[in-house]
Amino acid sequence: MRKPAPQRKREIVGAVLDLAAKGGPDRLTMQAVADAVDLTQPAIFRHFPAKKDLWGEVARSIAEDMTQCWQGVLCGAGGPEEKLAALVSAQLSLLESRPAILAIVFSHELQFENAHLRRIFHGLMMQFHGHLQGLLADGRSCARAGVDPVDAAFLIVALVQGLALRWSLTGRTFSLAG
Amino acid sequence: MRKPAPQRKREIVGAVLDLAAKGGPDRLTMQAVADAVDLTQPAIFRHFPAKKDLWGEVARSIAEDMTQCWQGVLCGAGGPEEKLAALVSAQLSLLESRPAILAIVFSHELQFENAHLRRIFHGLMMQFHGHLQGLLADGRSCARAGVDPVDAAFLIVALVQGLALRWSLTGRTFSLAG
DNA sequence: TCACATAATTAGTTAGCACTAACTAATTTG
DNA sequence: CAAATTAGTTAGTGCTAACTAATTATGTGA
Repeated sequence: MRKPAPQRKREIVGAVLDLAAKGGPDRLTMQAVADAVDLTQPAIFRHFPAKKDLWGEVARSIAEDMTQCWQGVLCGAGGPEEKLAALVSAQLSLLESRPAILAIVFSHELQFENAHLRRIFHGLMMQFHGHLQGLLADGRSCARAGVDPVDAAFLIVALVQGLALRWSLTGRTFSLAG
Repeated sequence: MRKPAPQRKREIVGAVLDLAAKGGPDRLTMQAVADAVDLTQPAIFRHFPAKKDLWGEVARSIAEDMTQCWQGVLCGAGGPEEKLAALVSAQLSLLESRPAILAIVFSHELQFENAHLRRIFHGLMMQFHGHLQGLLADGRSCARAGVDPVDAAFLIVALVQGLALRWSLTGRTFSLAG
């Protein structure tokens, strides 16, 4: 069935997110993507001139979701301490609801192949760290304990990521956000 | 040059550890391994009937290194608190000195393809957790703070892994153990 | 020194991958 | 309704991967 290009592009990106979560981003073939959206393989190349462009669009879409998720918390009500807890919790929920994100972070594509992808995700991590740091600096507990907000933020990031890694390694058998 | 099989096998496993750290485990080809040990590609198949067998041997070798590293700390002198710090520090040093380990943990091969590999590494993680938990239970600080040693151990594992992930994502630009 | 075991080679096969060229069918627009 | 645009197809290229069959070289023990 023939569809307008922008809609098709969204469908394809969605299929990639789905497939990346299921079978991993590295063995993801253009054929598999095509099958998922019921097209022939060369049709994908009409919408994305090369595979890396497809990855680029996927990364863009994830970055959008993430920053939106964070903004939702930061713009909400509550003091720094509550926001901090809410931010961490929101991040875990997001990672749990979009398994493709972690699969991509751990992927060969990101870790060794696609520098652009790596830059985007590293940037997202630093943004998350920045939000944490800001909230920690606003709050009182940090100053009271004499802890550097930068260090504390890195600690929290490491905790979140370590937890996420464990979740991934155990085959997502427990609830991340719970 | 013709060499006895056991020695060749060790050489090949060593080459895989080296190449996996450099270029990632997933794009690792039998040809690259063969080049690294100065053999033709089919010669590798004399020593390992299939690629997965090669991965199996690599995992075995890593597991051996790790448990030996832990035993060194646990059998040494010092109270539970000192041993705990030493264990974490030793683990970080090991991960830093053998970058292949993390590369394999994050690999598609492990995460999606090779269940045997995943089981071995998950088992190692649980062993590490067990050691931490034991030391925490022996020590006094935990009981004093009313924290469950199991939970505390999971926290430490997550921290170590999160730190390692960050180290990996940033291209190993800072010192893990430092 | 000669036969045997085995480490290694040469020369393939098969399969799957990203990507392209040429063409066709559907949709929009003047 | 005709012309232009655009979404899609069929067929194919070139490459690279794991793995195999047949053969050759090399070290060793009787």
